[in-house]
This record gives sequence, C-alpha cells and structure tokens, in this order.
Amino acid sequence: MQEQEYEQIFSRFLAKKGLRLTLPRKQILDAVFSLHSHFDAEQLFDVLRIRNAEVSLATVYRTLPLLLESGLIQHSMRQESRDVYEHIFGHPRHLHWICRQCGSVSETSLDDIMPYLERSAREQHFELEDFSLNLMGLCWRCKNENRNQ
Amino acid sequence: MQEQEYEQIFSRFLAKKGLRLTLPRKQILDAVFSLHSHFDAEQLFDVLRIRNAEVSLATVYRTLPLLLESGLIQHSMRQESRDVYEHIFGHPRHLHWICRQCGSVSETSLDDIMPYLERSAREQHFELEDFSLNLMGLCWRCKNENRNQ
DNA sequence: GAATAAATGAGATTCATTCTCAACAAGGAC
DNA sequence: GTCCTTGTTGAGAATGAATCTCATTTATTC
Repeated sequence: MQEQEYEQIFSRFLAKKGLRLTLPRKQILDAVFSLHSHFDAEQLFDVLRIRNAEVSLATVYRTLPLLLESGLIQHSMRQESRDVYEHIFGHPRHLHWICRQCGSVSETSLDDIMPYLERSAREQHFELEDFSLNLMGLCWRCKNENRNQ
Repeated sequence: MQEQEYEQIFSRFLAKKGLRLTLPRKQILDAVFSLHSHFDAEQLFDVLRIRNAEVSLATVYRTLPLLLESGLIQHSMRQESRDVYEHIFGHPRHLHWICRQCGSVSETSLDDIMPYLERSAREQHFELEDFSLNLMGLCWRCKNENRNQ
C-alpha cells in the first residue's frame, strides 16, 4: 500500500535531521493520512484518541511543523482562528474557495495559474517553497439563500 | 486631497449600517492611510499614540473589521501569529512574496491571474469578495546568503 | 552499562484577540 | 427642552490556540 511510502518519506526526512520516527510520530502520521479533508490540531488530536493512540496534544503541535517541513502536509488556511492543514501526498496542489457564511471549502485546480507563478518567481529569483491561495466570498448555495430572504 | 475621499467612503459605509464616523474612528482611519505599508493592530495602535490620538486598543480591534468590510483595507497575511493588514484604496490588488528567513514582503501584480480567478469564480457561481495570495520561500538576498555560507 | 541526545506528557504560560460592563454621547419623538 | 433608544468607548477581564518548561523516559553510541 501507499502507507509505506509516506512513512518512508517521513522517516528519511527525520533521519536527515537526526530525529527518529517514534511511535507517537507514526501514529500522528497515520492519523493525518486517514483523513481525507482539512483538519486542525484539535481535530487531529480527536482522531488519535478515537484510534486509542496515546499521544498528547503537545506532541501533535510539535509534530505538525515537522510534517510541514517534510512536505507531506501543507498549511492550507486559517479558519475560526485555527490553523488548518491537509496532507498533500499524492494530491495536486489547489486553490481553496471558502464561503464566509457556511464555512464550506471547495477546491479547484491550480494548473492555469501555476506557470505564471513560477515565471514570476524566476523573474525575482525567489525560491518558492510554499504558498496559500485562498479565495473568500459566498458559495452559490449561500448566495441563493440570501437572495430568497 | 484624497483624504476626503476615503473618509467619505467610510462615512457612507457606516451610515448604511446605522453607525457613525466618530472621532476615534476618524483617527484610526487617518492613521491607516498615513501608513504606506503593512501593519498589524499593535503597530496601528502605536501610530495612534504617536499622533496623540486617545484611542484604546479595543477600539482599534473593533474598527478593523469595519474597515475590512468597507473595502478600504484588506487582510493581507498572517505573520508571527499576528494578523497583518494594508489599505487598498487606490492600490491595485497584488500578490505577496514573503521571505521565511528575513520576513521581507514584496509585491507583484495580479493582472495575469485575475482573469482566470474571475472565470473560475463564475463557473462555480461563487461570489468572490476577498482573497489572499501569499507565496512563501526565500528571497534572492537570503538565497545568496545561504549559498555563501 | 555509562553517557549523550532526543522525545514525551502534563500542565503552566504566552499573547493576540475578543468580550463585558459601566459610563457616556447623539439623535429622534414628543 | 426632556425622555428614550441605540450606538460608542475605555479599561480590564476572559478566551483559547499555540508554545514552552521540566522532570522523566527512551534510544543510540562508544
């Protein structure tokens, strides 16, 4: 399965930094990849408890930056004053359309604008590592709802 | 001067909501437009004190959402766990290139990708109100510095 | 099997932001 | 004018996500 792959990636990443893939880290990693949508630290912590993994919230918070740096997850947005992440292993990067009314998040491809961003980065000699492209407004659902009131 | 213009805009916006352009709000508005770069709530508060405006931090925090909603400022990024804003009256919208090492922020035009975003919004019947397009990495300065070490 | 370095949980701490509340204005109705 | 409603403010308390501390445990090396 794919499981081995992300584990290998993380394990190698950690080794390169002189760190180890411990049980808590493995459990956090698995929890992250068991989710197929956005999550924040607290939600991830809940998933871990449901899976009977004895990992503290502190360790969750400590592991997130490592996962970010390894490239396995990305910081995808900030919602309700919480940092929201998603795993991006296998996924292509995408834009987020965030409804300010119902909070729903939908995604679209970045293909059309990626070449432009890359060219722009090259022109400035900027080394692009990460980015967040979030678009806020009203989804069609909420737009219609508001109209009918 | 331009001063009247943003004041009028804000005043009208407030009136539409049954609110008034009070002295503290006027002072905050002027402080915002006296700045020509990004700022957070605390920095804005400092500017107000320097200008001898007796405005509390609470009022600064209360006024920022109003300025946002009026379209006079935008939430441009989050840096060091603080929300960073900038006024956008007269300015065209832009992308932010944020260096993770030195914290510098540079801007480039959105012209090339805006049509795509608008088309994509139309296709989904999404009413676009606001967006943040932030690109993180290393600026050329820090990239060179790292190389020379 | 020391010695060194990394990891962890639990709880305390930080700090940006929001909330509460009492006091104060402004404007309309009469 | 006076009453009444509604908006506004400052000061400080409260919130809560994220980080830090520290004592303890675990792994690795020599």
